Amino acid sequence: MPQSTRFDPALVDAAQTANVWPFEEARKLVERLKRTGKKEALFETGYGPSGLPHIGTFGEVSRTSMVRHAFRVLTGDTIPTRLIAFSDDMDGLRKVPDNLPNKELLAASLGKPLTQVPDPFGKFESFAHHNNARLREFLDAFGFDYEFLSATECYKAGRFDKTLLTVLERYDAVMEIMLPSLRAERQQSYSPFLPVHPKTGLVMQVPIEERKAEAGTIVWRDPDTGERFETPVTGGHAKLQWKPDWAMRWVALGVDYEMAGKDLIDSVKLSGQIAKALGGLPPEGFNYELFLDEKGQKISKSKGNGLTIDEWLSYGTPDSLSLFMYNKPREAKRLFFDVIPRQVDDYLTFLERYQTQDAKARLMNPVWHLHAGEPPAPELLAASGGNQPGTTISFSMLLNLVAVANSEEPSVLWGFIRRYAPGVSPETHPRLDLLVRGAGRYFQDFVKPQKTYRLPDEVEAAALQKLADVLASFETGERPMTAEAIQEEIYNVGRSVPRYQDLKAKGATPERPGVSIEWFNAIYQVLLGEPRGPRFGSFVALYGVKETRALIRKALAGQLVSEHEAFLKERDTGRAA
RNA sequence: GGGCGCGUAGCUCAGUGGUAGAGCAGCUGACUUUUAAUCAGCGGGUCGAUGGUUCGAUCCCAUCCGCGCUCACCA
Repeated sequence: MPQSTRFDPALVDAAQTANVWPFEEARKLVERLKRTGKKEALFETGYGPSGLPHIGTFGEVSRTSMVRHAFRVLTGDTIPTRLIAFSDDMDGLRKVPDNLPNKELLAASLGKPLTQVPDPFGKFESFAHHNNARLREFLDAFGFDYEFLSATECYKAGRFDKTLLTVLERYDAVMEIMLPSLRAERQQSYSPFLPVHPKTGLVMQVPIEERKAEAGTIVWRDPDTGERFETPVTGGHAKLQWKPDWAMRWVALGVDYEMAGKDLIDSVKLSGQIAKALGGLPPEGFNYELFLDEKGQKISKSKGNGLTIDEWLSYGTPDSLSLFMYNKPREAKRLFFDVIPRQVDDYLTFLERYQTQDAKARLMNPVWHLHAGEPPAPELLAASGGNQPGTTISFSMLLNLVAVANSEEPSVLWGFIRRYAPGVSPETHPRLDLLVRGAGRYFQDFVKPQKTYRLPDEVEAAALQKLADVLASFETGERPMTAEAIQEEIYNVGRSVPRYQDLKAKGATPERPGVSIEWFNAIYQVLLGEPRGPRFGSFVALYGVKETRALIRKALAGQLVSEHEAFLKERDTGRAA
């Protein structure tokens, strides 16, 4: 993400009326700064370090970054912007995540601030430090421009002290906002302050017995021992309950923009009211929709449904994932493997179209937002011999190619691509190489498992053997190996087998019968494990005569069936583990 | 119950205050032999319903119907 860009005045002008959501959001922010007179725009995204960064984290940061960039263009980059990635790492550990090692270690620290919980991986100062580091690695890997802030550090360094004292002063106002949102029994025990126990180090959820505004302390009682404590609300000796915490943070840091998921609508509202009660102005923002899994159910980390970022990136490009995040943030969208090919292809189409668009249209083009105003040039392929301008090779085309090649090997696929466009390579087209690899994995994971090989019966076996023998004549080089010639031989073999003779075919005569579709179906089912397949002559030409004969040999020996069974079995055990 | 979103071709979805679009599926044809792919062509929609604003509404507003998500314990 470029740090400074000189924006074309025409672009800035067009931005004022561009009606895509990042600009609409940014305009709210422009209005806000006009009102407050603030000289800087501060964006925040929040993060709970009891888990690892996930696809929702990516969505929030990338969307916020899009608004930020739109804001910079809108204001001609005259107002500095910052993005804070805030880790709520002083929160108490509530339960032991079950996907981690050293569970006993974690269990012994239940209730302690996450920065006081030992790192189950033994590498960092604490569990929170570990997860914070992972968060930063993650954000850095995508090149986001942000500043990391730790709640623990902010609390301890006194960065929140002034506002914490205001919360103490205006305790009643805060309670008045919070209480109606709570159930009767919770109302009895609720306190916006959570003191850290001076002896056990636990984050205490206890009623406050006394407040001393001048001293800046709260008085509370240990429910187990009955011992009374007086704790400063400042200096990291206490933290705030979630909603007041959020409000306090907005006020203390001066946050101007923060978006949140739809599930947090009520929380945003309450925190906003608290922020006002503290004399602040709640940030601008909007509520984005949550993602759904393949069945339309909400994605939850505990259920493990939906997709992880790594899963997406093993098939589609980072850009395609960004596009998914850009599209319709207010709609509940299915986030599943089968949406990837389309996102990839849409991205490629937008990228190609961008080249010929004017400023106004470019601002409405997603790729402009994904790449902070500087989308890369598309990677075009010019077909050999043609004088056509190059075209983008699409993911769906690559998937077809993979199926035809019957191989997920990138080198094999590149061989096919060179047939279309000589001279291209992973070096000249690195992003296409990503697509090639993704398509290969997609084949491996989604296409290949769907295959169902079957054994040939006697007639089929004889016909296939005959085909293999005929193909041998191509192997010796005595005949040119063209797709057409091979296709012709395939037909001839089929024609010689009574089962596959079709007298009703167009142009068929008793002397020269047509060939039934059953012949081809047998080939596909036995050799490729598919109900349908590519034009087989073309397939053999691409795949190789020698290789095809080997394929037939294996089919006749029953190896294709057994190998595929082994593949499925290994895959299933791999999954269970 | 509160909040939000969605409803456009068989399916998945674009889209705009001025005669409705794409991909896939379907159908027809071509590629001097039928499948895949490709190419060419075709058909197909009361734009959920009703009312309002407007010269004109699929689009804006209101109401309703249907579907879905979410919150109401914790973060």
